[in-house]
Amino acid sequence: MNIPKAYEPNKKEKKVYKLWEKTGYFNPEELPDRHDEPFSILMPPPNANDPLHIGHAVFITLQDIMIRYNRMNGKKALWLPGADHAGFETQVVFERKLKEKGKSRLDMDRDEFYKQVWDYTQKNRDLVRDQIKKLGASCDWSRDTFTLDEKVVNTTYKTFKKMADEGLIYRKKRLVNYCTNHQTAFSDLEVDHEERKTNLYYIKYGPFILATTRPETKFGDTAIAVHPDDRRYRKYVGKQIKIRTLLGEKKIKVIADEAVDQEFGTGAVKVTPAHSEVDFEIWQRHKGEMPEPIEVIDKDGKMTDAAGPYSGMDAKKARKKVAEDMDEMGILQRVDDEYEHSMSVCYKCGQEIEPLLMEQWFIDIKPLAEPAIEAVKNGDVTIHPDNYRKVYLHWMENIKDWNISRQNWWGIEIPAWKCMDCSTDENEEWIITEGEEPDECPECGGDNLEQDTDVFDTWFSSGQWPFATLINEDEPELEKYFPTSVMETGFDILFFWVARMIMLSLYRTEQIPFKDVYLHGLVRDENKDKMSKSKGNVINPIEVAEEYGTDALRMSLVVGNMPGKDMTISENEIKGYRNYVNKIWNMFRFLMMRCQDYDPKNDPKLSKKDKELLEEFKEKAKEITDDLDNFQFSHAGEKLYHYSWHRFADEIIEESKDVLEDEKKKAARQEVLISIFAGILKLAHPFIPLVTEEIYQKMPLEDKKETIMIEEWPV
RNA sequence: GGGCGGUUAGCUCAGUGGCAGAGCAUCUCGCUUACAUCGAGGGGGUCGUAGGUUCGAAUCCUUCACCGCCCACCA
Repeated sequence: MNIPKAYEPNKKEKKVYKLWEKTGYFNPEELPDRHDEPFSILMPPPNANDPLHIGHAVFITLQDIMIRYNRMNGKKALWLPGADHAGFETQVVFERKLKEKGKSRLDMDRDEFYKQVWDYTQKNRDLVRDQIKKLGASCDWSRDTFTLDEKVVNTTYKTFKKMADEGLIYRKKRLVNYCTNHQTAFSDLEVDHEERKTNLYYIKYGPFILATTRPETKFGDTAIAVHPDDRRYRKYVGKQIKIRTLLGEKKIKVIADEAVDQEFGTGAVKVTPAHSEVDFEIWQRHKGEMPEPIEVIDKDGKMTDAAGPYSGMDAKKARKKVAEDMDEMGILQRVDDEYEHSMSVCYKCGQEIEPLLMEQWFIDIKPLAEPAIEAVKNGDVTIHPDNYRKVYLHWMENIKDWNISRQNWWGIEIPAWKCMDCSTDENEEWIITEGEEPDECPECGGDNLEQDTDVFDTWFSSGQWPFATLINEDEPELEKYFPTSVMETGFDILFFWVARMIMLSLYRTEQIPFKDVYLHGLVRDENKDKMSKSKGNVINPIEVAEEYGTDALRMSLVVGNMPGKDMTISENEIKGYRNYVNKIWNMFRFLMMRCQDYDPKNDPKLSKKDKELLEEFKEKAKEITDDLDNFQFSHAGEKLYHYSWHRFADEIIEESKDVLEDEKKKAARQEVLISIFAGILKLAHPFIPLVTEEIYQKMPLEDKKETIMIEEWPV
């Protein structure tokens, strides 16, 4: 056998992956008999709008380790891959590409836009699939699922209908987080908070001086609020007072509400329910005393007719103009231009979020949250690392209703139809179905129905991923993989995704979606900076895998990657693991050179020392197994690295060189070395699957399997 | 405003009551027929601060400082 001195991953990796695919063992139903107990992981579907980044490589590696380890332990291991249509995210990416070509989605109709985005995501999906293969992932491609596949969409419709029937869905005109740039509403989670410096204007309101950061919204003021205990203003509470405004004289009511901070500004605040969350809540509490909210800004961020002469003006420009005009009129007392406060901004473009009153679909979330809190409290679902359990519970216990409608074109359309005949301004008549268009309105029998133009928040459908993929009539055999064993994902989507999956699973199936949640951190560069294209510090996992080998990349993503913590990675580190993989290769090369006369069928008598070496390996293997069982992947990888290199190669092999010269002891020692090395290959296989398979195929072993993938775990 | 995490060797981090560890980097020596993508050996830390508990503290308790993150309706 002519074995090259250095391992050349590029020449071997593709071939090895093809071998695996040929065996069919990625599909758990094809596994040999000893595999019975199911073990399942759902791959968090990568967005089908961009190639993979290093973060994907992290979760692919960790999940592949779990899958391969459990498969070798005789479990029916299912790793179900997928791709995410990623609604709003993809729409933004695609629109950016259109813009680069000087186009816009408004140049085409909605169907045409949808079709173009569909084609775009399918192309990306193929690319991403190849990249996942390049990373050595042993997932079951026969079950590859797209988040817009029929079964997923149907499941989403069914859930929505069930919720609507049970009164958990409501449509209300409520204040929502709106981005006038992206022209859509967001849930609270998609809003970032930033400390920014703004002007704080002090405005005369009759006998009051009120502080506000947004003078342009004053046309929407419907009350003045003070704290009920504030002695300064007690005499005004409940009274109408006369104020001078840019639109002439006006009467406005003074109300008392606990939300007002006596210490802030002058202790009195204008109430603008149509454009401020706090003010909206004040209005909810004082409906009888106040007029209906007045909307002064529209969806395009322009002033409405309610703003009189400012109508049509951009709200930001109006802010300045209104302030100037008020100053001229003498009702602007002063301006504090050093005022720093936290404001809501769009997580995508950073533009100020405009709270607007809009009709949207909401989920009454408390009834869903309660069982999901219980499931984590009682240990049905375990979160690793443990400190995220507290973070989860805190969020869940303070959860607010979820706005699931988005004003986008790319996504699952909401299966709700409005009857135009019997809907009035006060009362809209909506018909919700499981997707099919209704023939007539059940109320009035009319057929003048219009479907809602909104789509679902992507997280509403992806929150149903576990049961949408594993429970359906067409593939009943898949049900044994639900609930899944582990959900491995980034801590940044604990609320977005993990929490929603737990809630929606319990709601629809009365079962938890997964038993363990393992959260990994963010990958940063060697200076601990976030990787970003604009900084130019990104490490492209595919390029690195091509240069140093997939196994080296995987090793570098595991060792030093502690649960729930950010990790750093550098090219130098990857190079180090390339050396390690090469070291393994050379252990193999050494053994083959010195064991040419080795016959696995022989049964030589082992010396005491030989037995000790075997025993020592067993102990180390046990430690590594314990680490894997406890989600300590970094420790497991490090122990493997250390034992195989610095114990097995540096010491055991070195000591054995003399023994192998001794004809009497030689056969026994060959047996021991090959046996331990085969054990190392098995232990290492989940971490560095490609090189271990390549070597395994060439090893002289008894009862050799088709692939090391289905070898028995050596503990 | 509330919460969480971190602070250990030059760097990245393990270590949660019993003699301070790993990898990388560095220095010295060695091209010995598995591997120079290697081997042998060395240097390097008052474990953020101040106090407490203990026979014994990087580890438990308290204080402070600095860094990072998450949540939150101060106009």
